[in-house]
Amino acid sequence: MSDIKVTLPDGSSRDLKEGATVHDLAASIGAGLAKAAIAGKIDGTLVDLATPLHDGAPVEIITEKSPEALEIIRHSTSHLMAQAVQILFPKAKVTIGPAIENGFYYDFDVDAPFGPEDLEKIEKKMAELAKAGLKIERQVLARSEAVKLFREMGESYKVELIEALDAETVSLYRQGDFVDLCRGPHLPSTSWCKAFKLTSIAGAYWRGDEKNKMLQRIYGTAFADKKELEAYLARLEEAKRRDHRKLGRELDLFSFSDEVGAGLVIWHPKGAMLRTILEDFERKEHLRRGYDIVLGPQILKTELWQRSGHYDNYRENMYFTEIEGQSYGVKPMNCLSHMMIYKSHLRSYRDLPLRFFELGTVHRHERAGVLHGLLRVRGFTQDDAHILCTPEQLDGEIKGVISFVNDVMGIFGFEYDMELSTRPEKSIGSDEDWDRATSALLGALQDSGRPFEINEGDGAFYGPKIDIKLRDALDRKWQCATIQCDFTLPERFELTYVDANGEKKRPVMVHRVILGAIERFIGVLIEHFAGNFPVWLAPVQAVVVTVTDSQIPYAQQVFDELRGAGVRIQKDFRNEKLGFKIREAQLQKIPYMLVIGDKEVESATVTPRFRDGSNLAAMQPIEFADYMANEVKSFH
RNA sequence: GCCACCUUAGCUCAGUCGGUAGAGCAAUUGAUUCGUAAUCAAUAGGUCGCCGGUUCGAUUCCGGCAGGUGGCUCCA
Repeated sequence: MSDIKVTLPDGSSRDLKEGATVHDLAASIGAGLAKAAIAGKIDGTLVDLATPLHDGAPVEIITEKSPEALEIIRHSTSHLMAQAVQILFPKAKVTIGPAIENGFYYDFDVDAPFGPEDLEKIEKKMAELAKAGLKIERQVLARSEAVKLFREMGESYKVELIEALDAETVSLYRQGDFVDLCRGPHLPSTSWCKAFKLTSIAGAYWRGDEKNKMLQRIYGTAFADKKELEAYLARLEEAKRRDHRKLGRELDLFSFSDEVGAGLVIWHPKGAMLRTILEDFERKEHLRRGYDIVLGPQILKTELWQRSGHYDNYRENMYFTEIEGQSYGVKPMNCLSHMMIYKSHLRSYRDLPLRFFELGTVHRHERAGVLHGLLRVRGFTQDDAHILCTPEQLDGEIKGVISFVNDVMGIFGFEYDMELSTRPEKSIGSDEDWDRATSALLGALQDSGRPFEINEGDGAFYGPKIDIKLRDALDRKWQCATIQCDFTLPERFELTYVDANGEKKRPVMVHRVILGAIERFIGVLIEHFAGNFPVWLAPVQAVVVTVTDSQIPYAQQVFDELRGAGVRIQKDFRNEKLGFKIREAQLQKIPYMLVIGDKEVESATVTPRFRDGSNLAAMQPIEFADYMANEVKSFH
């Protein structure tokens, strides 16, 4: 029997007997490694520990510490959960159960939905099975054999999955009496599932299609050890403290009311202030980039929505009303007024590009189940603009918007993901226009030099788009900025410009938002800063705090002076101890507290205390006003 | 819209195996005038989300609706 030679990541090589597995290799290196090994990587592909090696292969041993380990652990834990579920609920049919970003899930078809008490039972059973240390073994079957096997077991979803595959053979994994169709790799034994927790139950459509049966999904998470699991659960708790819905109430920024209606935000003074600051910022940033501010009405005649295609493609998301026998639609988008503005004049190529900007409030009938704090609402204001340009100007305009987005996100300190969404099934316009628009966006993305993903079929009904997504405290992605190309609406509204030869040409339209919806952006912003807004955004920048009643006259003078100097300031002259007032200002996350005691009265100064507990030196109120103005300026 | 769960005072939450409810904080009043994260006391505050049903009696059990939470689908 001949020997084989394999290469390790450090460049060294090992001689092994033919047929030797990854585990044998680990054992040949050392007993400790053999014990720690959970999988391997041959030729860059993850494999089971029991996989035989071939001559000349580069091999890597995967232990719990390897970056790849977590996914394997989670995937195997999802199988462990499926096994537990089938023991406890023999009628449950298994479907799919992958590892995901923060854990794993498994979808089951069961007679009765799971309840929270079922999770406990399942978790307990999983612990038993893990303790039993069942060997997890891979088996390769011909496709027809596998279909037969799963059909006999009554696992119709697995049969459907296998039939959809075009491979000759499929792999199965067995642990005890449990068998699952799976590519793997998996842990060598269930005893490696040491730290897991089932987190929630949810309904999920088979294959993600609303028309299919709703399955029961159980989410869970797993880690290499209990400590990491606990650290993760602690992080989740921390994220809950940053939740914008909680902070929105605590900081008195906004509220919702079931008497007003779901998904409709009520902005309290501080929230409205924050919003106003953002809106002022936006106007300034747009004006200096050559945008014109415009405004359109909230409702427009239904005929106009029919002409634009919204009525056919977006009606279910719109609100309609009737006035004097005329049907009107409440605007879900701002583009129509902007097009009417364009049409109000004969346009020359010399006028283009035209960039119409509107902080446009729109209403969309979002389905009840999708509403989520400020991040998904039914009435919201977009920092919306429509750029009308010649086809030649399109690339430059798109690039301009991408750099606009990049500048603004930098000011807030946001990381973001970019995605290109292509033509959906329900859409209008010619293939040719879609291709042109898509390649324009793609080119701009490639030029930006930033990584991006492609979402096939995820575009708007009128054109492809670039989506820019931010993450909330729980790492969920939310679309904020978007750049959408549109050849169709200019066509439908017969927009034209006169070119250099005196001929009428069709302009191209770009729909774009930078922050997206102000509501959503503020939601993400609150979580990003955990409510600790930088001075330029803080709705209240400072609070004047007296030590005792005797300082009130001077403190009032300070308050008046600073408010006059443009500082967003509050006063707390209550008859409470200083510690109490500091604590409240701290909980309100107000950046500066101006403590006024006898010392300050005497020297006509204020002593600013920053919310991190540090103190600035005593200074005159006017000096503090300058200091604040500088701090605001330094942000943008 | 679909699945599961939740809704008790302004907030956070107890509680009643069916006999109309309690705490802490907040609020109000009084005392205290106290220099960097909670001064003390008293008072007030609830159709137990809404509408029906079962019952002698429902906040509690059942149904519907509304609102919310986590997902699915859909989207800024």
